[in-house]
Amino acid sequence: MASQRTVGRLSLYRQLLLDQQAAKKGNIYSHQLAVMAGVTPAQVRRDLMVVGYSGSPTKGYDVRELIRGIAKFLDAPEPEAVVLVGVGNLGRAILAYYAGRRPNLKIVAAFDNDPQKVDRLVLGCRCCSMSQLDEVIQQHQVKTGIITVPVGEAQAVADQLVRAGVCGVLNFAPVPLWAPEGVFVEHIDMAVALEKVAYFARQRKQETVKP
Amino acid sequence: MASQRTVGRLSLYRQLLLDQQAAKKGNIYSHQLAVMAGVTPAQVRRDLMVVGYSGSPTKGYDVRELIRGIAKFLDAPEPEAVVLVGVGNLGRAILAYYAGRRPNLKIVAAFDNDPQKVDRLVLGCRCCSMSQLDEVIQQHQVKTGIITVPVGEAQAVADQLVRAGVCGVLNFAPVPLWAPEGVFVEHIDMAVALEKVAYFARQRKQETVKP
DNA sequence: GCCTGTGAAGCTATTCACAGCT
DNA sequence: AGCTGTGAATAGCTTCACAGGC
Repeated sequence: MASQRTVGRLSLYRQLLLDQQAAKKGNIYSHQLAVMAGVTPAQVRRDLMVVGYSGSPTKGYDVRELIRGIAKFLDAPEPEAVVLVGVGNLGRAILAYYAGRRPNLKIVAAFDNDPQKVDRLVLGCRCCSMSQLDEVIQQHQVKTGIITVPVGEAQAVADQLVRAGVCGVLNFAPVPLWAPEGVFVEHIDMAVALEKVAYFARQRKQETVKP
Repeated sequence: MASQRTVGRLSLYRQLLLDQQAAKKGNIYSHQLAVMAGVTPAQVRRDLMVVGYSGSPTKGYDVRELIRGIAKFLDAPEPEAVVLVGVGNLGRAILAYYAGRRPNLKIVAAFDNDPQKVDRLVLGCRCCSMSQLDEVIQQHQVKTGIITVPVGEAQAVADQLVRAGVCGVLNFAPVPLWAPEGVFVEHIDMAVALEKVAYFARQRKQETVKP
């Protein structure tokens, strides 16, 4: 199985390749893709080893074929349904962000307890009450959930998702979640991210001041 | 200098410690902090080596002192100003998210080109026109910028930020940004994150089905 | 010549394991 | 007994460097 880093980069490569395809580029070299992705050419070639599609030394990679190869590796055979829980600012931002982006991964419903939101369409996505969560997950065989609820509710929501059958969670709440073995949790903590950037910005500034 | 991972975790530890402090906990052991953060105790102790505050074998770490130690390591001596560019859904989400969260890192202004938004208060943050960007950055000595503009504008915005003196960028646009040496760029790509989670969710599911 | 694919080397991050302390 | 701090070992990731191909 491929490493987490590799899978993330493959997803990025595909996006870049789709842009290139839209720009009518027919083939591409590892060093070109590397520049776009901000990595080394060796990294690109190493990552592509897992997808099992080989380029040619003369033409590099065929853009269309490489996209197809990555898709075969990354995507499920059938389109998958995803749910989002927590229709606050961040939830709405993510709905807007994903709307019609990846046909293979569709947010089929959003959940919130606010009666003002329930049973409305939010950015093209149906907003349901939390009580319908299990039903929707089972109906659509949902394996992946996005959590954008306030910090205090995040763990309970994660538990509910897992109980209903979800085995991948993308958590935006600023708290690490516990989940049983066999459930993959990705935590994106924006507060942490900002502090990290601020810290390294400061280091760089001092570095550049030195000489 | 500490590694990127370590800095990220220190930020997380601090948040968890602040929660513990609010719960009146006076001291804490590495294994307790480890459970909360979802890492190993050895990892916690190794990370804490860089902050230069030592716990005691009997009492573990003094919560208040450890928070102080991490702050001394992570934070600038004076509060720092941050700017956000792109007041769309995601920009608003982030403004809401950070509002009054970390007094040491304050988003002093948000920027957008939409005349509808300019000169208004968005979630307690002043929204300015892009033409004022340089002025605000110089006035507040801003070193860190958050980019939440659409993909097509992200690179131009990054260039403008860097030219004005920013040396740390937190990029939420779904495209890797180029920046000169000495500028730290953190890229959070939510589309990639979701595809990654979906991929590993699928693997886990298959794993658990096997035996 | 300049590309790909890949074994081997190098580097970074994490974990082990234990001395030292109370 | 059970903790911390840390050298040493391990695991994981990235880059080097080169054979093989056109």
